[in-house]
Amino acid sequence: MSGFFHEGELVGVVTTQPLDRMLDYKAPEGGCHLGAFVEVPLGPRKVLGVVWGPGKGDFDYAKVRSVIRVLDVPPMRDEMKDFLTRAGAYTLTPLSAMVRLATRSPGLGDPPAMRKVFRMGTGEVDRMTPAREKVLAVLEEFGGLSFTLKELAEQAGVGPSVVKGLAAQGAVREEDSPRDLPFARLDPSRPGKELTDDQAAAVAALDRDGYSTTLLKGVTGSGKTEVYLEAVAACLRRGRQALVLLPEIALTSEFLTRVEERFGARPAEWHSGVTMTERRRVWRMVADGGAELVVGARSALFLPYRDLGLIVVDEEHDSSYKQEDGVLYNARDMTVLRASLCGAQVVLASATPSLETWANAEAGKYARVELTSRFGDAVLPEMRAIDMRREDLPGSRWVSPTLQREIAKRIEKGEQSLVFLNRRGYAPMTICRACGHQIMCDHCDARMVEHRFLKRLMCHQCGETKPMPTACPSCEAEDRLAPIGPGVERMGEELAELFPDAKVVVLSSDLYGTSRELKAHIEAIAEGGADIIIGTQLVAKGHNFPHLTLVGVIDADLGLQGSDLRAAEKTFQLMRQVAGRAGRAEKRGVALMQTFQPEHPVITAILNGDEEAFWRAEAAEREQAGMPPYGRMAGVILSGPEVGPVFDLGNALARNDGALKRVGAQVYGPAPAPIARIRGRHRVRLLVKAPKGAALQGALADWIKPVRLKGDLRLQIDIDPQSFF
DNA sequence: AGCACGCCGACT
DNA sequence: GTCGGCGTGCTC
Repeated sequence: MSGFFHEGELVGVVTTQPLDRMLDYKAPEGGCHLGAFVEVPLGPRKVLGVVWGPGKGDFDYAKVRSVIRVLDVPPMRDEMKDFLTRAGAYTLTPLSAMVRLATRSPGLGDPPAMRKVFRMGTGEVDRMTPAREKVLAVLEEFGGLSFTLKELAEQAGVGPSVVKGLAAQGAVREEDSPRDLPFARLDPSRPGKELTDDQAAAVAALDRDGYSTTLLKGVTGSGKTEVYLEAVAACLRRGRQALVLLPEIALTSEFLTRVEERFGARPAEWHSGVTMTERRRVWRMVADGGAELVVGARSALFLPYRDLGLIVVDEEHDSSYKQEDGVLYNARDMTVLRASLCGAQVVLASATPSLETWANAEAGKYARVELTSRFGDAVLPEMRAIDMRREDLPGSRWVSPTLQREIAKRIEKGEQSLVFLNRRGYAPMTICRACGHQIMCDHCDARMVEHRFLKRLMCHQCGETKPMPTACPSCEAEDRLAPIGPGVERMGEELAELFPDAKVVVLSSDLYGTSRELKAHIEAIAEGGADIIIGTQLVAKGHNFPHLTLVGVIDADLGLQGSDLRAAEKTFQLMRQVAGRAGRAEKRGVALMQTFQPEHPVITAILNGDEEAFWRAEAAEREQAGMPPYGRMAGVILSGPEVGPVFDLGNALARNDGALKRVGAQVYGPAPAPIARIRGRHRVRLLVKAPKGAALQGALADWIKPVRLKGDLRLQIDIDPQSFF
């Protein structure tokens, strides 16, 4: 296939508009390359598209219009087109939506932006002033460097008009320079941290080029980051680009610092918190090689890498890798796909891998590298259950006497305790004691959660808040609303009462405006700014607390109940991570789990540290049930403003399941979705279960093809859903 | 996604 | 009679 189209030749363009087919256009003046990013006319509008191949020629030639212009960015590479095509086919997402994912860069259509910079000029100054001298001194000091107006004025401690005055006389030269500058080179030859034998062995095992997937398994504190940074170093030495995916923006700044320590410069950063201009720079620099390493969220997988040689998925089990709105894809699986297409190595790092990854490693599909010893002298914490059936505790209290005694001991020794409860706010529900009314969100089928700190009720589904009422909205009884159940804020209250002289802090994402603020606060706390820390799952993710020697889990049973097959896995991962917070420095930690079912297999597996047994048991159970990864599943979410039509459509789909039967797949439902109403839309869910080898996507496509969505009904397919019920 | 076209209800 | 509701269909 030719890679270039001359002016007037027909090209097939995939636009970012939701049209599920290519449109023919004539190549513009000067022609265009296959893969070129182009602007094309579509009706009265101009839209962005990618030249996907030769035109089909099946459209009335007289009506074919011309490509308006080719954008000034490198064309999309074949491997990227391949990736988008296959990822779209896998997730049943139209190609246009995939192309939109790959063109999510501000100002893609703009010409390369220039900015004015200032450097030393040759002109004479008519009248020297102290301010002018300062500016010239700065330029003198930094030799040939050039500055933006703001930089130069700030550096010299003068106003911008001084610089402009000098420029007018030619004493300072003003010139245009590209705004999107390459990132500073990373130096892989700088010495890394000293590695333990274990880590060195892992680094050696990871030293390979080309496509492969490796599970890098190691408990918290075992030094996974050091190990995969060496894999990054090896990749950079080969002259290829590397990508590190992190599950949470809050973790990036700590990671960036570590990259800087290791390679002497900061990498490119890509996530929702990055400014428009910086995103633009990152996108373009990734495309032309001016960015060697990208650190970011799952969408960084869709950047236009020139030669991607390594993708690290840190905390690969984390559920935030599964996008749950818009295009539904699992970044971990898409990583493996992308890597296999561009010959890159994949490192899936986790202390508690997902069952899918564990099973793939067991089956030999993925290599497995294990880090066993913890870095430094710290050892894994001792883990014990507190049998809540034997604890004497009033109904509205949650810290058992046993846990209280342990916390008291820590305070005496000047050590920190962490109390973990995965529930934000003050109390998960608010009930009227007069009539029993529960306060619900007006737009979702979810309870409003009291946030005493904000003095409001909040829906954790849609984020809607309203002031805390004094009277029951149903029976209007005054002052009869009562908080039911614990949230972290309420735990803070209880612990402050129990330990009036201790410094108690609550760590919850909604208590902080920005991630920067949160991070600064966590650091202060970790350095000893608190005796008792109360936290949600936020604390389970990567933060270091050197003085922490006790972790108390308030409700280890939370998440065990319910019919979600994945609940056990999630509980296991979360508890394991939380326990990993204790004793990361030289002091041995203790983790105590309050539970009403200490004999539950998940709890015993966590306590015994026998994780392989846990995974084997989970795997056996899933295999028995034909559930992923031993069978295939897809969810179908139907939604609309009225329940009736949504259910009608669900029933119609369930009845007409011929296409699914043909591949041995079965439909369950329709049933109200886990959250039956979100933002005023009613949601109904169907589940499709198929044997492992079934051609599920094709069958699903045939199944939904006849559906005509009327009114405001929407249908979304979710391949490999996170929750099964 | 937009935007036009088109076919039915309540107004100047 | 017309203004405008949004259902349906098209965009190379």
